[in-house]
Amino acid sequence: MPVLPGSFYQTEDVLHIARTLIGKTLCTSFDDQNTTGRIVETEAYRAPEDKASHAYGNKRTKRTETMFGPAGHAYIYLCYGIHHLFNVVTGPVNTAHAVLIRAVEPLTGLDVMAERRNIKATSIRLTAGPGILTKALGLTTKHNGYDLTTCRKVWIEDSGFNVHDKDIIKSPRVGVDYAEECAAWNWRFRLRNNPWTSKPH
DNA sequence: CACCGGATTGGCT
DNA sequence: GCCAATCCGGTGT
Repeated sequence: MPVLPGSFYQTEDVLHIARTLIGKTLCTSFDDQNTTGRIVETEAYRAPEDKASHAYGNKRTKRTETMFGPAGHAYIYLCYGIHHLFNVVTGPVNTAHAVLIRAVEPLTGLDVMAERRNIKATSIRLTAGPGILTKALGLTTKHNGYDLTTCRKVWIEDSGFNVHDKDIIKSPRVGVDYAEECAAWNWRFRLRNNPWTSKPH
């Protein structure tokens, strides 16, 4: 299955990219342990005008610098001191757009995921949330900045899984109440009737 | 250098 | 439904 190329991530329209990533396959390969999952939930973050973005107002800090870099690289940060959250950088260099991957449907390597999560491989909670999918796939902040278009450890594939527009649910993003008027924007995308999307449903 | 709080999760009431 | 966990980035002294 073809790896998504840089051109996929380079457009200015981060909302379209977040929508189009639904149905693609997120893959990791660490120490010969391979895991893949179908992306079923995303959120778009679009600096400078988006108050929910870490880069709101084009604020450049050590943490946000990755988002100002090339499209197709991973932006991974630690949330609540516990959870590693995985994003894909999009748009031109110096444009801090990103898509947060909020949930995947596990496809292969479920035994590896279960071991990393310390739960049963049959659990519906294996990868249904932004903090737990990274744990299942072995992603941490040490992979921040990885180039998803060339590196052999983390990448996204087009598996040919087609998603019709009527099967995309748009809603406000989760956990961004602090973002004032931006909190109401329908920048969360979910695959309808898929049990692996995160709460709240 | 001290303080504040978060793009979450899971356990307990 | 409520809340602790846990740490570091960001901010201001």
